[in-house]
Amino acid sequence: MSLTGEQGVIAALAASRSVVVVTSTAERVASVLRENVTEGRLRAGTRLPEAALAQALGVSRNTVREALSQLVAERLLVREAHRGVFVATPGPEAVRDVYLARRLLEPAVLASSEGAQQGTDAETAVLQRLRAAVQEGRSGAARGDGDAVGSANQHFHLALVGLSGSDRLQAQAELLLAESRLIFYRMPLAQAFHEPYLERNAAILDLLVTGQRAAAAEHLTRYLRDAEDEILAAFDG
Amino acid sequence: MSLTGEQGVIAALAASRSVVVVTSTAERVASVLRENVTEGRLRAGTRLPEAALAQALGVSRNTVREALSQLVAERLLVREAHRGVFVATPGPEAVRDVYLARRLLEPAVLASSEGAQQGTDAETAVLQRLRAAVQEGRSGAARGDGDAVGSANQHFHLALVGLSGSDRLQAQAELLLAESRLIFYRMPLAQAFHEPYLERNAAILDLLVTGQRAAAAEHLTRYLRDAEDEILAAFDG
DNA sequence: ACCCTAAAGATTGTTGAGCAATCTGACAAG
DNA sequence: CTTGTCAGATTGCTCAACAATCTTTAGGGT
Repeated sequence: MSLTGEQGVIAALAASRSVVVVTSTAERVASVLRENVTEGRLRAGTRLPEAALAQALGVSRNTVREALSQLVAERLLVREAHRGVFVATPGPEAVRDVYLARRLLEPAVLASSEGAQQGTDAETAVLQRLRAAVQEGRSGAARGDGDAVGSANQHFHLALVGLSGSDRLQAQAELLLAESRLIFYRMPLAQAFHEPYLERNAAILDLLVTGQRAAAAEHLTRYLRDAEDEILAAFDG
Repeated sequence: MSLTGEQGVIAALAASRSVVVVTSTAERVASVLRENVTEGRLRAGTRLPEAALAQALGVSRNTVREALSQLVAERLLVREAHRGVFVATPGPEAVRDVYLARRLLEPAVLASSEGAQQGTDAETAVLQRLRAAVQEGRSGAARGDGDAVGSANQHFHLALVGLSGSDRLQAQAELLLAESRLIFYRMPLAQAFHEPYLERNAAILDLLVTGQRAAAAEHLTRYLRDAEDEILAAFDG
């Protein structure tokens, strides 16, 4: 006799297999390094010698190497042949490239979801995350916590891309935002920079919940263009 | 006295340094594997044992490992913990995700370049590449060479993304197209599949040169949607 | 002082061997 | 026909070593 009842359970278990994250050592090392870079504890331009990292983290040099390669692929680090890997130092060209990609990607996500899935579960979940990000930013600003404001901003944009419903675009957005972070750390006065965008996030969210997606996309485009201009100005000056 | 004449030479050498690709062994191994995957010589699902590859390519297992990790990051290969890496076997979900990303990225490139740089050097170079890709496809079809038609298609789409002028988007597009190739190889009758899109490429190019970018973007969106539908139908049947 | 050269020192790129953990497959037991 | 066990193979990771290359230092000449 077939166990019709248990078949469902088995299928559920098979699905959960992809959820159980079996992190390899290399991945964990990569995570540690990534966090230290995106949190600004490792300044731009810092050299990361393999031997020192291996000893500090208690893993072999080969494992460190694998982690470094991954972060180089993510553009957080830069490898110079026979010289070593360094924390990336995004210059004006990198700023332009990052924002070019973001201006293409983020508004397209908003516009393309036009009328697609209205009121879906996934959709409301995204809106929920957007609201939370706005709230997070406001409370951070109230506390005068510049880093928190910056983080809230990242969360807002990440949630936006979540509207696409694509893992791959989500991953891409994460890379772009991580690199954006590196850029922000190169500017003085991060708090003052991020704060004005807080209310623009709220405005975009408003346009979204009232179904004005095209308008939201346009607003976002201007937003990203303004941010780029402001950053580039800070770099030149 | 400073050697003004030689200074120029030195500067030229310094510039060419970024052109002289200093490929590490691991990168070369990755290239070989990537080519074998995207050219369809390694079928989807094939297992790639580290030891065998190391011996076949005459490099150490560690180097193979580094190359494999890179291709896993590119989604061409899949790693299963303690089981090995396999050539990716894109299922319907992967098809949907790839085409979702492509529908977002490629039309956005067309639309966003609206009125931006008209008649630039870079712009005409891109148009040149697009024309060449169309030509390449037609002659391939005339010869009855299905692979050539497929390659021409890839070149056309790559050139399209070149309109963005962003290295990073270009790289992203290359990954998407490589994965698209894996998908195509999973379908029978690649030639018959690609051929109808040849003339649609030409139509898009026409719209581009006559400045009708929005129309080109729309056409491309329908194009990609049709392709996705056709592929998914082939997968289910 | 200045510039060039050469030797010394340090780090990367790559190799090879080795071991524990884990997966696979076969075979025996219930 | 399911369950348990055990040998064999492969991965994940470590350690040690060496050539190639970059950096620094120390001179030597002018």
